[in-house]
Amino acid sequence: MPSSTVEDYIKRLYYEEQHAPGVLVPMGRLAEAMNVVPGTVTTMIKALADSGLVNYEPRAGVRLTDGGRKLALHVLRRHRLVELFLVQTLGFDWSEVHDEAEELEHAISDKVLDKIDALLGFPKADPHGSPIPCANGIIAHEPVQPLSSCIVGTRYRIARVLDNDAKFLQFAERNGLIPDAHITLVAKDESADALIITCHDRASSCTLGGNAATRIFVALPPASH
Amino acid sequence: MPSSTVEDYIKRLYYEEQHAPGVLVPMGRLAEAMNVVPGTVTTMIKALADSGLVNYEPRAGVRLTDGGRKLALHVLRRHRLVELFLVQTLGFDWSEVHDEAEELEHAISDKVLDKIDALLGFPKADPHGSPIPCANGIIAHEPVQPLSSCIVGTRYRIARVLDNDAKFLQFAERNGLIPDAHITLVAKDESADALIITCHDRASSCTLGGNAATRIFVALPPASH
DNA sequence: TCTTTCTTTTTGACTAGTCAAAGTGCGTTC
DNA sequence: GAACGCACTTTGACTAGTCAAAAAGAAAGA
Repeated sequence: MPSSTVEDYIKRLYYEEQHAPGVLVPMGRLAEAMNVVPGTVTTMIKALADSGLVNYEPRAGVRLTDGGRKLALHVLRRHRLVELFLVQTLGFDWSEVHDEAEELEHAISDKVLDKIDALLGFPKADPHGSPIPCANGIIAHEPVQPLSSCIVGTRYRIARVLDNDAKFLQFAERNGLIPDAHITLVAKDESADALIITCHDRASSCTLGGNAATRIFVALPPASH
Repeated sequence: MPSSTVEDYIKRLYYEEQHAPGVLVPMGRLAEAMNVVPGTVTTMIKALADSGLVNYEPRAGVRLTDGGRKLALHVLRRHRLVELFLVQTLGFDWSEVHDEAEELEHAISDKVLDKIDALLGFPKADPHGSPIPCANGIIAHEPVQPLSSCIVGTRYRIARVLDNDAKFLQFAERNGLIPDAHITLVAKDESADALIITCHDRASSCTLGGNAATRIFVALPPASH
């Protein structure tokens, strides 16, 4: 059974690969993400390569193997089911659950996970809109784009809000920026690095910095035919 | 924050102290209980003594300090709340939850613990009848005796069934030997090391070996005035 | 091509936890 | 009171994970 350290590396690697598909993940990138010095990553990656979870190309970078990707999705499944469980069953706020899930995802057995899955009605997404991988490792990939790359005037549906910043999640919730909310990008001020968006459910608008806008992912709403 | 290894040693030490009050716990006893060699225990106990969790008397044994006892009760609180949660909320069988809780007790934050406590209605005991310590470290000590030391003919209430043997718990449940069940010790055959008991709720009786009888703790039923 | 710079790897060391095996203390027995 | 036996402690070694700092590649500039 992989240690929680191994699971964390693999999970991070999956994340990095998602955000830069097709290229090897450089060691420095991973070191920064994992908050360790580069030498530690080199050592660790060599061990992961030995256990068949990654392909390691010295001085070039690292890539998950199929086995590594499968493990990553399993960890992600635990993380996201736990997050939803904390919100739905235990009444946590969606801004609090990421850190809690970060611990619990390593301690939960498949048996407990299945029970939670059933209790929640086999959900498809976590509280932030991130898809929950199936037990067999299949994950839905909805075509989404960051709010920062959206077109002024178009109506969108919020698909996901990244979960790693509690303060931002609290702001988002206050302003109705939650998954499945419908919004329109009203204005985009490149020089001020600001976006103004309207939230249709509450007929209010709010202003977002460019950085915050990269944390919200939107999709086109279903065609109203 | 104490590691889960430290928590396991402290928890075990608490358990040993409960089963032999007033005397120092010998290192060999602890080594056997923790499934490590004696040398490992010596090393570990010295470290625990340095962090003020135990009093260590070389070649005599070890005893929890007040701080150690507080930690033990905190771990026990997590363990027992998790067990009850697994049974009550997730629908586990009471025979399965001990091993699951053994992992989860180290990963659960106080925040999650409080939510679980509230969800379950601030319960007083886990599914096996063991008292759940309060957050402030107070634990109810009901006067109980092992079934093995009971008097033939007297009516008792089952207070606790020890939780560490799944097979035995399944047997106990099948025979109605669960907390708050009322039973009478019908016969005691010392030479055969067997006890025959009647379970009042189901008007059936069953036979128990002497060893099994030490796993069931009973109290006198409330006076029927 | 040579040199500088940046990233990556290597090396040596450290903590937590563990074991195997040798060494030590202490009570019992003769 | 010397010797035995047992419990306990010490020592050296090992794994996992980490850091600091030195060494090595690779790429880019002069």
